Amino acid sequence: MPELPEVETVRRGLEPVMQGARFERVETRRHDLRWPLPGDFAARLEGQTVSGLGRRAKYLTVDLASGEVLLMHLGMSGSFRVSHEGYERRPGKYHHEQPQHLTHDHVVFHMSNGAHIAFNDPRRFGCMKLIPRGRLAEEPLLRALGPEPLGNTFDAAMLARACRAKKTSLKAALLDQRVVAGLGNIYVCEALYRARLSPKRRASTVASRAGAPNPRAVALVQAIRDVLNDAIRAGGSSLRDHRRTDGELGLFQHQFAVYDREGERCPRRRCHGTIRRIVQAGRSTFFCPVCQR
DNA sequence: CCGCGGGCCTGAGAGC
DNA sequence: TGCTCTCAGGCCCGCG
Repeated sequence: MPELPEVETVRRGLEPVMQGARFERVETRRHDLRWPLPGDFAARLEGQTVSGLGRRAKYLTVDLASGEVLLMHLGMSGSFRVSHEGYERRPGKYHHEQPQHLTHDHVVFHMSNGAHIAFNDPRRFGCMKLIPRGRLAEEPLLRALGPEPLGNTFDAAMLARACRAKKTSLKAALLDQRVVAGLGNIYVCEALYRARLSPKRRASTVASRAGAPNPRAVALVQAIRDVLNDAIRAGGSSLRDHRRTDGELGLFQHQFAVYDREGERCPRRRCHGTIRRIVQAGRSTFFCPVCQR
């Protein structure tokens, strides 16, 4: 499910209910997420106070007063739901739902301020991990991540450098979290569309030549930033699983120009192209073959 | 080192 | 209604 805008939406939803609160009780209803939760997972959290919430690429970080960090990833289908009325009486995803929506609530945080925060993840590709703050830099899951696309260090020169030696397509390069961290299939397609660049183009063609800045890299960086900011403003994209922490839908799917729009007219003014779907590196790519070159 | 394909899981939707 | 098949916002790992 979630790419950077969805994870950031979740972070913003969790922050007001977690920051300053204490984990009173932690329920681990299933231990077999992407990696098994450690046996002492709940015990290490209980009693801890949350000093802040952060995000690195598609990872959420919960800073604990103890100096440990709770690192969480939503995988493909993970979501968090906050309730104040008590966990068991929390409404289901759909009105007709009986308490089976509990089936995929694998971890529940009962906070000292009365908030109940349930992590739901049908496909169990998500993960949670506790790491001492001092060892965050060497954490294997974070270690190889490239720059934050909305951060100050990410610019055309950096993107150009990261793509220089790449033999793959531009699409595959942007999905590579070492090049830039936080994009997934939707936002790569949308950013390439906005930058008018073909997903099939070799990644190395956005690299600089003879030290001169490459206008393609400049456009791409701007397109990436714009699409991510627009998506965050809309609360992310809700296709299947993504919800805001209050259960409301994200709305950015209504602004897709190409993603999941195979066969439709290209929305760009005066472009008469038709959106195509191709498969690259095993994933669907949507693009306009006329205006994306 | 790099790039690719498989695999991890469940559920939704299409087609028969 | 029900079965089978394909596909899905991600990412680790092993192979060549």
